[in-house]
Amino acid sequence: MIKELILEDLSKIVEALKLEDNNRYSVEEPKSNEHGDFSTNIAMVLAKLNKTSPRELASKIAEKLEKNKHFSKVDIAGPGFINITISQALYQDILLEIFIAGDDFGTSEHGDGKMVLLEFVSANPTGPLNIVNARAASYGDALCKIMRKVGFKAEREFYINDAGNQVDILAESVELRLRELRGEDIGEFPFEAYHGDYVIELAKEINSLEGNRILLMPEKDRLEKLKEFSLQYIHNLQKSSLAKFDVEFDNWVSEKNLRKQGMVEEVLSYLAEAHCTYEKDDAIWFKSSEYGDDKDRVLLKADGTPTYIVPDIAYHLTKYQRGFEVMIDVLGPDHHGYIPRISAAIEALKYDHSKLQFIILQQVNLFEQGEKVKMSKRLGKLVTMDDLYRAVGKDVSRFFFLQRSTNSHLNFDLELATKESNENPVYYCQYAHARIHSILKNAKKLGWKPRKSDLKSLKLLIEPEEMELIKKMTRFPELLISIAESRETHRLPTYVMELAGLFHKYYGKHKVVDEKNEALTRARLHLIKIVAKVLKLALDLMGVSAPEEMKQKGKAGAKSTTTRKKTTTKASSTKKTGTAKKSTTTKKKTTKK
RNA sequence: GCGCCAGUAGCUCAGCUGGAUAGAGCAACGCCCUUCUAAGGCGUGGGUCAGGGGUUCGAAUCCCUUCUGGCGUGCCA
Repeated sequence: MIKELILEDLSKIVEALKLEDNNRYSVEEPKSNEHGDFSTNIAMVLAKLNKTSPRELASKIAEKLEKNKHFSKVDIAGPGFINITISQALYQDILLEIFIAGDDFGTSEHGDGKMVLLEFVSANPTGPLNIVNARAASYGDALCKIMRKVGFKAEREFYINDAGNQVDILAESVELRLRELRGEDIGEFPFEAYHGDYVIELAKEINSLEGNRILLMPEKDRLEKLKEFSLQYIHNLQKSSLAKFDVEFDNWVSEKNLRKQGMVEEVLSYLAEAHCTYEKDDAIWFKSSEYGDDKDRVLLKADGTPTYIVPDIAYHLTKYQRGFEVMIDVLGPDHHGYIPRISAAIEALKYDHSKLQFIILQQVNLFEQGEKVKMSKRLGKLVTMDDLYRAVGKDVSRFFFLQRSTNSHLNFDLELATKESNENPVYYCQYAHARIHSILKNAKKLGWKPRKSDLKSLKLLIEPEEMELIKKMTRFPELLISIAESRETHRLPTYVMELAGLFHKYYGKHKVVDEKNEALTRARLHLIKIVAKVLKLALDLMGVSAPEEMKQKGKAGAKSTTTRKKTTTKASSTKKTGTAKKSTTTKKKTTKK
């Protein structure tokens, strides 16, 4: 909001000074406070074009900028940066605006009601959701919330691959377990079958409900029945895992239904009409290499059944047919070979493939006792979303997943996450929120009630730490827009950490409630209340709760014992460890040199 | 072989469209609870931004190249 103001000023100045313009200058927030609140490189960018030196041009521009009453200081520094310090009055005004906006702070019309479809998780219905699915769920849900906040009409969708080969194998696996359960000798459990314990649980469930009724059916009916039952069971399982993470989907799309509706045949004939199929080795191929894929792909196998690509193409066509203008597929790392195939088909069918975007979430490496855990769904060796939930809970998991950028691998040490849950940055953020509410509660006890006239007292906020807080909050709306556009949700946790940090710092330095100075107290209470609001808005978007009070240390984590060092130990013991450690560190230093 | 992603502090990772002395959390060390929750604050130490070229006023960021790691490259999904 302030940036625009400065840019506006600059363009007026460029005009007034009759400068040649290439529109390549920008306004940024310098890292260091010594360089003001905002800085612009305009003089450096335009100097050459206007045949002058950067510093000379800077002084001309600065002179004009100084006339703006919102700027309290305009400096020239370094090679020609112009550093601008914003007046306290402007910050105070903005704080008031944020207060008035309330829950709508950060809400915008940026997306212009554009219809967006976010497809994520879409796990095979053959087992429980794993840790990568958990990452996808956290990411997709947060992105959806953020996009909605900035004016997109976004929907969350889960595509269920409930047809095809792997579902047959699931049914067969269940049947074997069921027979085993009923005392039959099934020999060695086949390698290709699903080995996870959930298959046994599933068989138990069937056994208790149906006994051996299903096993007595003719083979075709039997497998159909087992399939149906298993799919429903696992669907519910997955849904409940997602529910624990507070992730809900707007649409569940079934592959089986698409097939029933004849979409497979439709896609095949569309592609044939577009002259991009041919027959080879008894199979039907798609000339995907003509549309940017590495090689051609089989659509219909020699045995006459379609490969997975066909229903997938059909599914993506429905996205277009349903009128979405932006379609985002969130995929796992093992699926990036999938992108050119689907894009090729979309292009071949003359749809605008630029509307379809792919986000690849990189893998999650699990570490247990310092060793990487190999995950394999077939062998049932995988850490599930539920395991993660039990170990660290929803808030920590979601925060943790969102913190990383999508294309960076994520090393997740389960033990560490469990053991050190008290040390997790999520508590740092939540604590800031809880602390504020604690102060507010305390103030209430002292008889403070918000009054309309308080808003005038905001002028009393003049401390640098107060300005820092306001400044950080002003960035929130533009941040959300930028996240929605870049799909980089990891910038939100970073922001929350920063805002929480600024608050903690403020808390340490200034006392909010001062009974001797009522006006200032009222102003500060307002300030922190607004900070709490922004923290909560941001945490809500991430799906992380913003508690009003923190549970006592040691009770917060999954395990009751806290690893935090005992801060209460006084003099003697700390001194001892202190000196002991000191000697080791000095040793280290000397050996280093 | 080809394609995608990554390589930044001891560890896990940020670093927005190239910007001024490279940051956070954790770990280490030293201070700070007679003051609103110490799950906090202040301070110290810790870096050849994988290596090498290039582009320019200016590069962790852009281009080329080498090395290392992960993944993909099925008539599996």
